[in-house]
Amino acid sequence: MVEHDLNRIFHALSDPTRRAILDRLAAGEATISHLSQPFPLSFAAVSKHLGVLEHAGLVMREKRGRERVCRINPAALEDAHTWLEFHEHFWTSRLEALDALVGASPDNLDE
Amino acid sequence: MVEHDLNRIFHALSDPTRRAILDRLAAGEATISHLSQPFPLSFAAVSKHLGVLEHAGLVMREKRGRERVCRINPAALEDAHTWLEFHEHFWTSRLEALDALVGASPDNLDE
DNA sequence: ATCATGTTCAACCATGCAGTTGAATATAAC
DNA sequence: GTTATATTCAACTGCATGGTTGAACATGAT
Repeated sequence: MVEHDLNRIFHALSDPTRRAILDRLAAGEATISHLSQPFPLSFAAVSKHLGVLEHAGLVMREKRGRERVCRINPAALEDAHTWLEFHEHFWTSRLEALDALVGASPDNLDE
Repeated sequence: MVEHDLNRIFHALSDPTRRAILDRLAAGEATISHLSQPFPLSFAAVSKHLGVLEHAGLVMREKRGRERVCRINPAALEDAHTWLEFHEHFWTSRLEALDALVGASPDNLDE
């Protein structure tokens, strides 16, 4: 897993339309026109979003006849998942250690 | 957890500088000038990055004297983590079900 | 061959973002 | 009060992004 992979994956996931597309693809493969249907967007816009998702490795497009079928690639999520899981645990244990050290309640920094 | 929270969190995580800042903050709280030191960036740039991180709920800034001390907030990661974990499991089991149905190997869609 | 369909590509526009610099603000030190 | 320090704010630049539209391309249908 390299730096720019995470950049692309997190960036791809930061857009609600793209997350909705992923949700939709989780129900099974679909063509682009089929995918763009529920969105108030042009066809080309959805195609671009799919480009972003594909570039991040989250979906795969297969040319089948004159249409292009998209399917999800869960493996790419693992990179992001691994990063998050590690950091969440790491940060939490770090902070707990600090709290124990200081003997302060964890919320004394809220504004 | 709401839509725009995820937008902000994923967007905040999509930048390598911001992830590096988070990594650094995991080692303990730090002031902004201290944080900006290792980066080839202006002070203001790092301050902006911290603004993004704060807006996403990932860090908290506390005014302490004339300096501003930043500390990490692991709780905000949970939203993203939850999203990812759910989808990863969901997608994977979905695809395994489809593969079993079709009886095809999982990589017959690679280009 | 022609036509319709699914998709991409290119050009364009508006907006947002990462970066800069310099001025402004707040607080500590003298 | 003056000066130095830590930070923000505002204005600006350059570039990426998300959106549009219309032309181009590939393929299936007639």
